[in-house]
Amino acid sequence: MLKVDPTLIKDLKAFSGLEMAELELMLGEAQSSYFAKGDAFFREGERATRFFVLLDGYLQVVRTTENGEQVIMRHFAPGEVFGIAPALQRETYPANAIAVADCVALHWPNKCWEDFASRVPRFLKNAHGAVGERLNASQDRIIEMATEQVERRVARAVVRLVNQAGKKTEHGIRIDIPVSRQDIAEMTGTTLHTVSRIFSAWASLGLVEVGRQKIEVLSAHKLVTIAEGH
Amino acid sequence: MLKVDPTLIKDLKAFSGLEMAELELMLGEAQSSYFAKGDAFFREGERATRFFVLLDGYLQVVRTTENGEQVIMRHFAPGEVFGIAPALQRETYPANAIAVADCVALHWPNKCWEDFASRVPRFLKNAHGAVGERLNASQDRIIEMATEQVERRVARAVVRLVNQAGKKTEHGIRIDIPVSRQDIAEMTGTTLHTVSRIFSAWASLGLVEVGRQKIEVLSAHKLVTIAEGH
DNA sequence: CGAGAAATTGAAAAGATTCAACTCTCGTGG
DNA sequence: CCACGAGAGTTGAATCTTTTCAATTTCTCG
Repeated sequence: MLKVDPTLIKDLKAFSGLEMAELELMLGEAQSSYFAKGDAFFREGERATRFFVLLDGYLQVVRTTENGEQVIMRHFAPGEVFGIAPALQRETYPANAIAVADCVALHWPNKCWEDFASRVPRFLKNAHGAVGERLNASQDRIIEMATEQVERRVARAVVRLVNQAGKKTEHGIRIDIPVSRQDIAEMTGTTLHTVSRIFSAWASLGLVEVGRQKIEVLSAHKLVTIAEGH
Repeated sequence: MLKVDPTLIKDLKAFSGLEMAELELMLGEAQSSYFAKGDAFFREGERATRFFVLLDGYLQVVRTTENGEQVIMRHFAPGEVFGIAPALQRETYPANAIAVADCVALHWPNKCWEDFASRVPRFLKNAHGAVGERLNASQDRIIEMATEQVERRVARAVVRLVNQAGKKTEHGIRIDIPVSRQDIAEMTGTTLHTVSRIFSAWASLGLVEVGRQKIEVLSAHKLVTIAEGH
């Protein structure tokens, strides 16, 4: 349980447009927790009791099929709300939320949701906006899976990772979280073998530099060309 | 513009749990319109000005890719809200909504949304619940596309159609809207040829009876077996 | 009855997966 | 400090699924 100052969080997406007084009200009810890499914020099917805002770190939302395959649904960066079952009238969490880097998150018991509905309406609006974006992103991904072949899907996944977790380096942009071939496969609906082959091909074109759980993009432009197919 | 009686709509999903007075209030602000088969309720990217509840008929939500391919995102049956951009802080409609049978829908200008927030809160809750279900359905479909092969995806699509538009017949269940091989292909991310081959195979197993834009399921049980893989 | 849309089907080709063997990297513990 | 073992990655070959191309056929509506 850490102390959090309103000025530190006022620019986060989840809190955008909130008054200082509203932030303080929300912080007054909040708990903040540390989650080590690999920890679960919550698990699929678990009774939803709280909702979260990620302050620092990085997390994955993952669903598992009956036969044990994993599908990475999306990633969250600092500033995003997640686990907002009450916004959707849900009783349970729909997926596993796993820290892929050490994380700090604020969270509130669900009863605060109704509270904030009247006292911090802007927060709810932001959250509903986030839901809309996610629904849209899901649909984009369905279209992608339905119409694009694997190399392009992989390129898009890498572009998204670069946008969400890219750090400039000497020669390009490095993805600042450990991502394995298997992870990319679970993000794109393919196998780690196919991802490995694609990466090898890209590397020999000088497009990326890859290593153990490491991806560095040397030519973002060419990668986008593959992703978007111009 | 048709007159609509509150008792006719009180059992629809979108209005579940509403008081008679609330229904009357909503109907007072509503307009009802007829949409012929093939008409668009709204189009992708269009400025969102109103939200809808389908009273009768059947509609498809379709998105088109840059290179002209269509993907059928979902179908709506009577009783469902759609085009609820204000619930998601959206300015535009995210997709095309096309009547696949003659339809009647209620609709309201967006400004009513804020109104209903305070005066018919239950309606908003229902709508948010619907959004949650749709987000979930989208994610299920992503998983399906990522992990299942075509035959199973087609089987699932047919099962969904049966659930949403199935009519009992002498020997089985007929899908009560015209659905072409191409339509199934756009629902499952494959080609009409592959769908045709799958249907032919199923037909020769006595599982379905298919024809021009016609699907009749003779053994729902076996179809579910293919869909779920038990 | 004719025209056009919808559907079927074979054959070839492409794309991706599966299987299997092997290599590399990194952290740990002797 | 080095060796070793496990996890991560690579790559060839065979195989499988699905698509693509092309030629026909069937159906339905006007």
